[in-house]
Amino acid sequence: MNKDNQTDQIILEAARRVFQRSGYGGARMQEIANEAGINKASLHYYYRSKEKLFQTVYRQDIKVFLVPLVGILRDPFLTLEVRMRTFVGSYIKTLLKNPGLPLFIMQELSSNPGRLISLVEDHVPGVRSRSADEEESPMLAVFIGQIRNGMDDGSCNKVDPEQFILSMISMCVFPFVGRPLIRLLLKKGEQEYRDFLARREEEINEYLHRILFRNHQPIDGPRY
Amino acid sequence: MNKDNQTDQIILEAARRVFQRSGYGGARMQEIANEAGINKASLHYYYRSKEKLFQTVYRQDIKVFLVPLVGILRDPFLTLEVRMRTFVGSYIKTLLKNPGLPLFIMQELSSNPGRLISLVEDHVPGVRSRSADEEESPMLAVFIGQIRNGMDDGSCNKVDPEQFILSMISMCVFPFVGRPLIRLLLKKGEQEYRDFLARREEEINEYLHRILFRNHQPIDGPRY
DNA sequence: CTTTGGTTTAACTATTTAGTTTAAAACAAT
DNA sequence: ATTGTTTTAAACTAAATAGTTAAACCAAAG
Repeated sequence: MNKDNQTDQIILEAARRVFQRSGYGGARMQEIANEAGINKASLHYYYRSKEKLFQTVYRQDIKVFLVPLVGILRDPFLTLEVRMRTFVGSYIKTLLKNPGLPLFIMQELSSNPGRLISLVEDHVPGVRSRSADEEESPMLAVFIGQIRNGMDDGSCNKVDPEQFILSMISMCVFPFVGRPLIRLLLKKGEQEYRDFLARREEEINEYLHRILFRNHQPIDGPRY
Repeated sequence: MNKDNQTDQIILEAARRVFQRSGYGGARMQEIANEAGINKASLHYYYRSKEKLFQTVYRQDIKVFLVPLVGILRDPFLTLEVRMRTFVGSYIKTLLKNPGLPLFIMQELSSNPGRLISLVEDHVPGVRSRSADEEESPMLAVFIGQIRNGMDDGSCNKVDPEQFILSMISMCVFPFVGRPLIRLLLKKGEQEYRDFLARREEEINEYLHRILFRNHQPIDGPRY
């Protein structure tokens, strides 16, 4: 009986676009229906309510956004250098495919923390726990440990590990969050800005090396 | 006749909080009235419509957010090193006072670029112009020129100036945009995170020096 | 071809929300 | 006190929007 139906997927993608553009409060069910090319009643047929539809979308988006991030940050088998490279590379690529993701996630998390924190926790086990035997962010324990070791054995410059990690994340994510403003500032067209972001991966890696590694020799080459 | 009235200011601040929390679409006039401790009718007495109230708030916020940024970026009298220091210092301080600002601005800019680009341009003259005699972002021409000079005379390492400037902005702004998520990741309380951000200024300065200046010696000192 | 069950649609209802009206209270100046 | 103006509050209206219903549609099974 089941029509080989992608309708629910079409709806989900349409809803994602609209929610990302306008947020939960600003999104209209009618607009989502139009975007999906269906009737508004069908929307309620597939997803009981706006809230339900939103949660489905948001859950997926959190997963896409957070799972790779957290996975790489606390993978116990990566060296410090590879961890950084992998993080930057995988993150820029994820975000190039989903440019609207981070702003959307931050938006909703900020307007309704209570309702959504639990969703975050589903995908990032251990965010809440702060048990006595773990002195600090267990999420980042390995990463921070590697940086501390590097500072002790002289291979790393002095940094506050948390500030360093936050800087790494900032350099990757902010260009997407601040896209419209930065595009205005740099006077770049849509495609031009995409290229700019694609080139950004290696530039960030170079910066992070200059910050962290004592023996790193800044690359040379043709001036930009 | 005029009661020495702060009511319109109280309304404006209440509206700012609600708009920053929920965005234009998600904000409710009733909620703003409650937040200001007045009746909804008084809201319309002071500000004719939601749109009008929003524009007043948004205009001010863009000013607070952009004017110092742009001012420092293109001040013709600052040296490269002072420009960077001043930018980071003044920006972190501005944002500590208005933590919700950047997310709010990005949000609305993304959901309604057309309506707002013109507001941005009011405060940032020259954003639109791309005349033939200006080869690139005139907004950043001086800053970029200084970096190029530094690379030519050997005092600066090789960077893409635009990527470098974007990194500087990212490190300053993202910790505020991503606040809820980063707080979760670092497991910091509200006050703890504020302190963390206050310490961030000098850490960013150090990072930027390591990236850009050829002869910079990484500071030493007690491990974090 | 007709029954059956999921799917789609147009029209409808209920609720929320921006904005208005009106009248009373508060206030300032005389 | 008196008067005229500004401000406030409650109740109201109009519009927008989430959600429902019931009938039509359609594809597969009998």
